[in-house]
Amino acid sequence: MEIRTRFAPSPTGYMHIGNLRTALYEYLIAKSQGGKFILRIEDTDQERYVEGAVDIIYNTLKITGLEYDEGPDKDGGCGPYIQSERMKTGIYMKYALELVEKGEAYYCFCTKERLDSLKESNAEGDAFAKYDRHCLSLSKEEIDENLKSGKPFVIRQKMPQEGTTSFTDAVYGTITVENSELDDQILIKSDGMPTYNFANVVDDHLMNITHVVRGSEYLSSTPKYNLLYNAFGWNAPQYVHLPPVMKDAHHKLSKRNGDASFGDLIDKGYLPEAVINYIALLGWSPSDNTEIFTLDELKEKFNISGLSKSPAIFDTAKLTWMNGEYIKNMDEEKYLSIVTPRLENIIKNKNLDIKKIALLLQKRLETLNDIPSLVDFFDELPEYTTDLYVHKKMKTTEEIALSSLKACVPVLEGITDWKENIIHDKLMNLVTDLGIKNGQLLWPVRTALSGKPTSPGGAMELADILGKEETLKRIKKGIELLEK
RNA sequence: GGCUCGGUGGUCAAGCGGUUAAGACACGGCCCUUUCACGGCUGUAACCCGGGUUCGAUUCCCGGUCGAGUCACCA
Repeated sequence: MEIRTRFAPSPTGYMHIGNLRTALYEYLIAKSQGGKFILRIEDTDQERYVEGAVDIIYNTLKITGLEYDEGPDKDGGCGPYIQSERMKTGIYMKYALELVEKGEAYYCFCTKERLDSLKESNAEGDAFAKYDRHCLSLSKEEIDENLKSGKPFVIRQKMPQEGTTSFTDAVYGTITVENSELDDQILIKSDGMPTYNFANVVDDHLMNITHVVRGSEYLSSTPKYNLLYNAFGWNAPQYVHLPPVMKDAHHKLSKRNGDASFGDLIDKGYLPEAVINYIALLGWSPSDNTEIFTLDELKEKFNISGLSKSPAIFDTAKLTWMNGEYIKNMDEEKYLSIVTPRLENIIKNKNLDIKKIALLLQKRLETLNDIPSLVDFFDELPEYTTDLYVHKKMKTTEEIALSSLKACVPVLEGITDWKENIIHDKLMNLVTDLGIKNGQLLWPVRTALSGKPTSPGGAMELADILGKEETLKRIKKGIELLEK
């Protein structure tokens, strides 16, 4: 049988990290078995509708490479793939009425006020607030009359009162609950829209979904789903519940608390492929213990048995490390295509060789947003104090720095062919002539050229990029500062 | 509170009755070196608690504890 999974997000306006991870696993479960991955937009809650939210979903799936086989713009014959569109076909009401017919569901005309007072009277006791089945005993005539008079209604699922219901989850194993714990949940809301729980079951069945993958917060409502499948006489899918992605030991990662969404991470300079790689590892691990892999490699490695039951805390430090790995290992062409435009935006001096600067940065970047602070000195030498010239390990003092800088001025002025290897040879010769250590010359030069305690690249590399004129200007500036 | 599910270093995470309890991130040290970074080496640090079962429990069972989820006309 063909494996079919679906990603069923609600358009809320951003892509939550936990949801993205769910989508990833759904994609992998299907694709590791040659199956199909389907996108279905769940927008039955009209109050939460956000303009443009659907585009964020499309865009995220696109740039992460989670390509779906069927969805709003790719019909596989099970569409429409947007629930509000599906609604118009009347399927949810049709199936709900089928259940009413079978005696597995019933009309309920109770008012909001009555339900509220029911809850209040139950609030402090041990008994939890279950619907009291007031409308279950309504006669056929009473129901017809209510319907005819246009009284608002909902349709409720009739739960068994005795026995237990169990299901086996691929991650959590077999879970059993007492049927008496189950509330007669609403299937069709008074606005005629199906509830999430109901639409989900109907759609998953109609779309032949074989594996339902979702957060563990649905674990406790899954028995109700199974009862629904039974009521219809349908086969329930394989359930795969996922532990939550946490921000810390006590709180789930959530955009509402200001935690980063996928879009935020991209804005912070993380690469989509690094984010995917990292979140794949939050709650799953491969049997071979590797950590860095492409989406294609993930498809090969992925196995449900590697999923974990316990929550995982999102660790930005590790994501940052991983992002750095991706940048370091990127091939030059791709790297330059990403970094060059950013550098061109930052660096104003158009005489500088952007490509050389970019390449200098590759081993030092962890996120793309590290770029500005790393290259700011190229355009303009920052203000600095001469204590920067003192470096214990380089055995360099301000006095040594001064004499070294003075000594290299004529050497550099004498270079006609300003190339890194030539600069290198000349300076190294000077080191030999002066009988000092490499660092005693090179550290002061690097400092004079950057005006910063650290810089991407050393003396020769910076001199090469800055050019002869600017290099000498900055060295003379250094001499001037040191002479004060 | 009821029900459900979890608990291996600070974090992610191997482990499936016998191991010196992997590995990665972070952190410390050392080396390389013209700074930082990169790279290499290395160090600190863990099985929630109590009972069983067993020749032997991190692994199995029971209880406790801590934590999370759920108990909506939200998904």
